[in-house]
Formats: sequence, C-alpha cells, structure tokens
Amino acid sequence: MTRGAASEQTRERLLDAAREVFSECGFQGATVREICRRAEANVAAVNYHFGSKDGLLAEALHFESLRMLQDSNARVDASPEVRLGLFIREFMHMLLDEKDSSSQCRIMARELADPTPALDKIVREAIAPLHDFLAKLVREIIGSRVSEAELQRCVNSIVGQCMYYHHSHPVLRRLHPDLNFDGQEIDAIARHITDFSLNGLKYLGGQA
Amino acid sequence: MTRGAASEQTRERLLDAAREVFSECGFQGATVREICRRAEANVAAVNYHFGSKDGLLAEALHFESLRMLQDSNARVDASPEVRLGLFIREFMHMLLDEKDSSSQCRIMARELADPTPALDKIVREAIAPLHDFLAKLVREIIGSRVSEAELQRCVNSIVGQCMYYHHSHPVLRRLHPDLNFDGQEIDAIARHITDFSLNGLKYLGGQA
DNA sequence: TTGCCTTTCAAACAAGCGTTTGATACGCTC
DNA sequence: GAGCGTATCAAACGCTTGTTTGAAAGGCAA
Repeated sequence: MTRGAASEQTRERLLDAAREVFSECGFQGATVREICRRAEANVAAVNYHFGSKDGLLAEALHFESLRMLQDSNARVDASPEVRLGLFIREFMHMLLDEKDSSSQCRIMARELADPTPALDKIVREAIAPLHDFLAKLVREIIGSRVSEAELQRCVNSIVGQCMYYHHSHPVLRRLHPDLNFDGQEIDAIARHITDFSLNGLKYLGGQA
Repeated sequence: MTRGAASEQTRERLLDAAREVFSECGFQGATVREICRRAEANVAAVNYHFGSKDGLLAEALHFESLRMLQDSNARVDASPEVRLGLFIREFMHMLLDEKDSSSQCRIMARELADPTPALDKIVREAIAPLHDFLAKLVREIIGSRVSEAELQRCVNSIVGQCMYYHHSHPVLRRLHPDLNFDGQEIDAIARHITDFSLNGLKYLGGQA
C-alpha cells in the first residue's frame, strides 16, 4: 500500500469513529482517546491529521444527507401537507433509528442542546437551511394570513416536537419502560407529529 | 454568630450558587471551584457539607414551585383548555425568564438533554409528575377517543415545544438575531404553543 | 543502496477536574 | 480558662483531559 493511501485510510477511520462517538456522547463527553481506540489509531493521530479535537469535529461535520432529504422532498409532486408528512417521517428515522448510518442529524441535535465551538458552522450549514426549508413548506400550508414571527414559531413547534424524542430518549425510556424505538414505533411517532402539526397549523390564522 | 448558624449559612450559599451554576452550565460543565467562588466558600466546603459534587446536586434539587404550579392550576375553576393555556404560560416563564428566581425548571431542562447520576430522582420527582399532570389535562380535552399511547405522544408534543425554546436558545439567537426573550415575547410564544396544541389536539381523534 | 519525508508510536506534558489532608481558628461545654 | 468538636482553609493528591515530543518505521525518489 502506498504511503498516501494509508494515511488517507487513517483519516477516514478517524472521521468515522469521531462521528460515532460525537453523536453518542456529545462533544464534551467524547474523548480523543476513545475515538482513536475505535479508529485503531494512535492518540497523536487526531492532532497530526486535524490539528485539534475542534478541528476533527469541524471536518467530521457534513450535512449532505440532510440536504438531500430536503432537495428530494422539494421535488415530490404532492401537496405541501403530504410533503411535510414525508419529511417528518424520514427526519425522525435519521434522528432515532440507530441503524441509520448517517449520524449527522444526531450530532446536530446534540449540538442544539449543548453548544460547542462548531455551533456557528452547524447553524449556518444545517439548522438555518432546515428552518428555511420548513418555513417555506409551512407557508405553503397556512398561506399568507399569519405574520412572519408566527410562521417562525410554527417551525419551532414542529422541530421542537421532533427533537424532543431525541433529547429525551433516556427520560422517555424511564417514563415508559416498555417503549422501544423500533421502525414501527418511529413511524407511529412521525404520523402523530404530522397530524398534530397539520391540525395545529390549519386552524391557526382563524383565531389568532 | 453561633457556630451552627454560620455553618447553615454556608450550606445555603453553596446550594444557591450550585442551582445557579448547574442551570447555566449543566452538571458536567459546572465546576466545584466556580460554585465555591460564587458562594464565597472554600473548595473543600462542598465535600465537607455534601460529600461530593453528586451529593450537592441531589440536595440542590427541589421542585416545589413546579409542583405548586400544577396544584394551583388544578384548583382553577375553568375549562381544561383554559387551564392548559395558563399552565403553558407560567411554565414558559419559569423556563425562559432569567429574572425568574426558580432555576429548577432550567436544571430539569438541562438534565433532559444531558443526563447525570441524578436523572432518576429528577424523573421521579419532577418529570413524571409533570407528564402525569399534562396527561390528565389532555385527557379532559380530547376525551376517551384516543389510545393511551397516543395520549402520551400528545404530552410529548406539548412538552417538546416548550423545551425547544430552552434547549435551542443559543441557536435561535443566531437564527433570529433581533429576537430577545423579554416578558412580552415569552407571552407570545406561550400563546402560540397553546393555540397550536389545542388545535393539534382537537381534531386528532377524527382522522387518526 | 542511500537519504529524505511522511506517518506512526509510546511516552510525557501541562492544565483542569473532584477530592483529601492536616493545620488552624473558634464558638461551646465543663 | 482548659479541652473538645465543628467549620474553614491552603495545599496537595490522583486522575483524566487535550496536546506535544522525539524517536522509530517504512515507502519513495535519487
């Protein structure tokens, strides 16, 4: 194996392990030693390849699959109500399904509750586009009868419901011990959030 | 001053400072040294009076004002819809208004996103009662036409919306730089969550 | 083969953490 | 006032953290 290719492999193993550990433990909770252990690399490798733990996080972040989710949703030929339901379903799977390979949504969710030096980048590249996307979708549903500020609050309501299931996983497990987040349960949750939110939106302008 | 009274004062100063720092930085982020600095006490004081940092957290937790909020709400002679609105308004003030002296809700919210050894106690004494309270209230509103599992999801939707504004404070400040959480804005947010949720609940059974 | 340069490694470093220690101060009881 | 017991204090301990270091390894060009 050539030198460069081996080095590139190490980099990739570190990035994969970093995404795994960051999404599990958060940035503070994750340790460089644990990341290197999983990547089967030396402790010094992180600083050699990425300069610092911060640098590793910055490079580990990429939000293509979240962006792709939005792009493909925008191309669906259906009512905004249906598209919202589709989006929530796929988004909840990315958030909750641990079999889902893309940990980026879980890192984003972690960051929401516990900011790090990379928060600015995450807001710029993931959260702001997500909010814009949902704002457009919600605007299509409610029309122009509510103010911009109220529209933002609607987006917050939708995102907040979704995030709660991720943030409060340990709590919900204690509240409802027999509950486990398999694919079927995630679908049921997504359906609930969709129905709840569509009703919440539909009759909003009338009584505001 | 007597010996015992001085010691008691130190204990109280430590507890006050602990609630402050825990609610600001979370359990991991809070340091014993910072708590002692604010309490104007020696670093060893925490271990002398409470045994450990864990012990300090356990004693710093008390949820009377959250319980009182529920009790007084239950005694209000009004429709469940109105009572839900009242509760959300006061709850949001406890969560978001930094002038609000009771930091317990903010500690609870922090714990939700970042569990500590005290999570079991917090779930038992604060979160579970809160969920039960809201479940009863929601049941009054929607009647018996939806399942228990769906009822729980409705509670999650309401709590999730409320918590989002707390968890995502740093993010929302970046998304909407001109937004600040004064009393008026908190009222508007509470009104939105109430309207959104009441609509979400009202038409839920019909299409489930 | 020789020498260079990138990569890896074990080991150590400095800083921060929660915690412990032994001395000191000082109300309290007798 | 002597002796006891509690509370406070500066200092240090042991540990973990992210990071640095200097040597070793080994492809690669000459």
